[in-house]
Amino acid sequence: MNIRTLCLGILSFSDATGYEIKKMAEEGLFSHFVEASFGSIYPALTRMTDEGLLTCRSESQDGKPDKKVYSITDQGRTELKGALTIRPSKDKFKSEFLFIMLMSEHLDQNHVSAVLAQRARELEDELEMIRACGAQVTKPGGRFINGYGEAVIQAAHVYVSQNLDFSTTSEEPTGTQIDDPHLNVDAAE
Amino acid sequence: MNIRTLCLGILSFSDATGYEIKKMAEEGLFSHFVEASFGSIYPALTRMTDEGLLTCRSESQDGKPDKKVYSITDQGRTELKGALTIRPSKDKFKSEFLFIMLMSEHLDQNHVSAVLAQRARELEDELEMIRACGAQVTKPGGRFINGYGEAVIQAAHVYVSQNLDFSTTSEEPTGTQIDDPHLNVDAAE
DNA sequence: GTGAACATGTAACAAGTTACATGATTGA
DNA sequence: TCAATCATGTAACTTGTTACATGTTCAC
Repeated sequence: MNIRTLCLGILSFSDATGYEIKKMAEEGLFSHFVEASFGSIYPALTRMTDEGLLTCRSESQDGKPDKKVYSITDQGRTELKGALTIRPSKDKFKSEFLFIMLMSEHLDQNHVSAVLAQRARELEDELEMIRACGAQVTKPGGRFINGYGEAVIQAAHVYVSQNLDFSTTSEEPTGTQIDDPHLNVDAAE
Repeated sequence: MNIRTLCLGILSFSDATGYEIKKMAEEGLFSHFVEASFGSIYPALTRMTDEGLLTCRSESQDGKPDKKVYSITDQGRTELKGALTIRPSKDKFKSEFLFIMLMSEHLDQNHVSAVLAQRARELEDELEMIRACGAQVTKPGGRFINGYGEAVIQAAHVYVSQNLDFSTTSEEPTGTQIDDPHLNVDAAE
C-alpha cells in the first residue's frame, strides 16, 4: 500500500488537508500501519488532484498560508476500491527491539535490561493510547482494528513483562498460557 | 536498522554466503523483522568487505559459480555493537490487511469475509512455522524472540477468529479476556 | 523438459525521507 | 525568547526493489 492509497483512504472518511493527513498517520487509528512525511504527502495530493481523483478548495486564513482542503471524487473512490480489492500482502513488521534481543549475547547485559524495561513502558503507553483512542471510534472497521491493536500489544506487554530478565537467567521464556480454541492444528509439541 | 546491520548480525553467529543470508531473512527467526533482496545484500557485502568489516573467501564448486563465504572481523563486531547500542526506534508495522478492515464499509462484504477467513488461516500457518522453528532454537536471544512472535501471532489469531463476522453484525468486537498482571495503569474503561 | 534450488552480480528504477525555505501565532 | 503548532512545498538524497544476465544440477 502506498501513500496514494493511504490519502484516498483517509479522505474517504472526511475532507482533510495535507497537514491533517500527516497527523492522522502519526496518531490515532491510522498510525498502526503507515508512515508518511510531508515530502510524500504533498506531491501525492497534487498529482491526484491533477488526475481527477481529488478536488481541492483553498481556504484563506490570516497569517498562515492558505489551507488546501482536499475531497475525494467518485473516480477517487473507484481507484481506492480497486487498490483494496487485491488480496492483502503479508504484514510487514520491522523491529529493532527484537533484533537487539536476538543479538543480546554480544551486548552488555545492563544495556539489554534497560532496553527491555524501556520497551515494557512503551508498550504500556501504547496500550493506553489505543484504549483512549478506542473510546472515540464508532465505525465497525475502526473498532475492529482498535481491538486488534489492543489484543496484540497487550500480548506483547505480558510477554515482555514476564521475561524482563531472560538475558541474565537461563530459564525458558515463559510461554503464553492462553489457550486458543480456534486452533485445531495440534502444533504445540 | 539497515541491511548492513542485518548482515553483520547474521554473520556474528556464523559465516555465510549472500545467498544464505537472503534465505535466513526469509525464513526462520530473522524473517520476523527484515526483508532483503539480492540487489541490496550483495552490494552491501562487497562494500563492507572493502571497508574491513568482513573478510571473504571463495570456495569453488563445480558447475555452480564460486561460493563466497563471508566472515565478520573484529572491526565488524565493533560496528555491529555500535549499531545496536543506540536505543531501538519504534517498531514499524505495516498492514494492508488492517487497512482493508478499516475501509470495510466501502467494500463488498463477501470480499471482506473472504479476507478475514484467509487471514485466520495465514496466522495459523505462521504460528505453526514459529513453533516448528522454535524447536531448533537454543540461544536465549532466539528463544526470547521466538516466544514473542508466538505470543503476538497467537493473540492476533484469537482476535481474528473471534471477530470473523464483524463487518456483517453490529456486535461489539470481542476484546481480550486475558488479564495483564503487569499493567498497573487502570486504563480499561 | 520444465521448474526449482543453487549461486552471484549489475543497472535502471521506484519510493519515500531529510533538509531546507517561508512565516505567523501561541504558550512556557 | 525559544520551542511548538499550524501550513505548504521542493530538491537532493538514500535506500532498496525489480528485472535482467548467466549457468548447473536435480527431481518430477
